Amino acid sequence: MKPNTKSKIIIVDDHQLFSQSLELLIKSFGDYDVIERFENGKLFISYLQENPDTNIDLVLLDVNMPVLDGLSTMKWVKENRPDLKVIALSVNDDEEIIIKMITNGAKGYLLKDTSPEIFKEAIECVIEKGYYFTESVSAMLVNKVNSDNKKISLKEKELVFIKHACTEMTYKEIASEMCLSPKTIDGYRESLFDKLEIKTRIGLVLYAVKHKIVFI
Amino acid sequence: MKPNTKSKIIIVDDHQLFSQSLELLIKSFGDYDVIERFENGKLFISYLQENPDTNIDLVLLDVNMPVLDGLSTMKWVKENRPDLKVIALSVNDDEEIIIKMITNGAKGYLLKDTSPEIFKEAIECVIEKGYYFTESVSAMLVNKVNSDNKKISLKEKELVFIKHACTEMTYKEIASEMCLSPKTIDGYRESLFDKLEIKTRIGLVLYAVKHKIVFI
DNA sequence: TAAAAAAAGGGTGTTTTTCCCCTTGCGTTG
DNA sequence: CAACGCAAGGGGAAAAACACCCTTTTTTTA
Repeated sequence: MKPNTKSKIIIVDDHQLFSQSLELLIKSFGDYDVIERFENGKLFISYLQENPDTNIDLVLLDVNMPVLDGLSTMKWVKENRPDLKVIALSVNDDEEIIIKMITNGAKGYLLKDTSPEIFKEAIECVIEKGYYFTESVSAMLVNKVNSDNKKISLKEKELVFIKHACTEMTYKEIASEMCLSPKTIDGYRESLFDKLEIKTRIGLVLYAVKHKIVFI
Repeated sequence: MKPNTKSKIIIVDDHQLFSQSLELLIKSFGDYDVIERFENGKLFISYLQENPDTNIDLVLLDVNMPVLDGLSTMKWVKENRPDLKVIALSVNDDEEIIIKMITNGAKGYLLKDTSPEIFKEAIECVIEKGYYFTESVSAMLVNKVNSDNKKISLKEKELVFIKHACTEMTYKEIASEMCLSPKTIDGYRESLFDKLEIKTRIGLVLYAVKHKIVFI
């Protein structure tokens, strides 16, 4: 790090209390400047597009945001600004999303209950070495890479069908809603029951809720 | 406020980054001191029990915490320290929980995406006037008080039945599981369909998930 | 471009769900 | 005491869900 230049950090988080407070905390470390704060991914991306040449040492990106969430933002960054170093911040330790953020280029993943000391260490580490992963996140990564190749991928039509199945409509009504023959719907149903290892529409609803295909 | 005494504030929040950062923000306002911070309700209550005579002007209480959550903590405070002024902090605006926090004595309810200006205003207001509610929260209160007297109360057996209905068991299997005749189960089903204004078992599952009768 | 795979649809039959109307027994309450 | 409510159980039938096996058409891909 050059002696007279503080590292430039950007915060993207919709919780203003957190975001503004965090800025104070970061500044209190002494070595860093928070040059911008944004309330969602969309505003952040707009800024990047309008200021492509600004030097940015680190981005702190919240995962759960309105308008454009952390994951979508991360995907954009991976496509358009892979040079940016991003640490994902989140309150939840949902494996799924952690894996996704990291495979989309996040250089670190911190929970918001991290202590300021670890936080400082993570910032330093990412800026200097390019990455920072806690043991638990590393373990998770190894675990996932080894076992989880059986990711069930559902097609768009199947997802639409599942959403409809999570209502009180009958299959016949769903068919008419989706402009398909009831027989086709029956085919979707059958293949999904098979794929998801379920036996009833109830099982389908439970699956959909658990995997956040529908929101209740 | 006495000229030489800053108001004493306690923060209860499991997110250390947030909590420590928030302390900096509050101190930056100038009029307040954060005298303690706790990671969950249990630690906070222990402190109150061991230091019953400490002067506390305001408590900032996170709703979502491990060990002992905001609501349980609020209930304890209502019982044991109703003199304390508490502002609830949360990321979500779930009506249910807002109402519950307020009916348990919270003097304010702020979302974490509140701006620091509003936040400061809320702190001042609660310390001086004893309460602070945003328009949306007030509207919610009025709305709830007026309409929501038709709270559907379910009996124990019905709850057990609903839980079983949220599996792939058939009604016949549920009946045998609950040691009841299938016809009795059919009675439960029918009366619930009636009470909950639903038409299918799918509707029952959705209701159960929405109202947290089952956890997925 | 031919083979393979997937999407859409069909036929038929079984099981489950849903609905309506009924009986019995037991406790509460007017 | 009679009336009422209600939990438990029941019959029977229509509708919906589920299962299995099949054909045709389109899309992929080797």
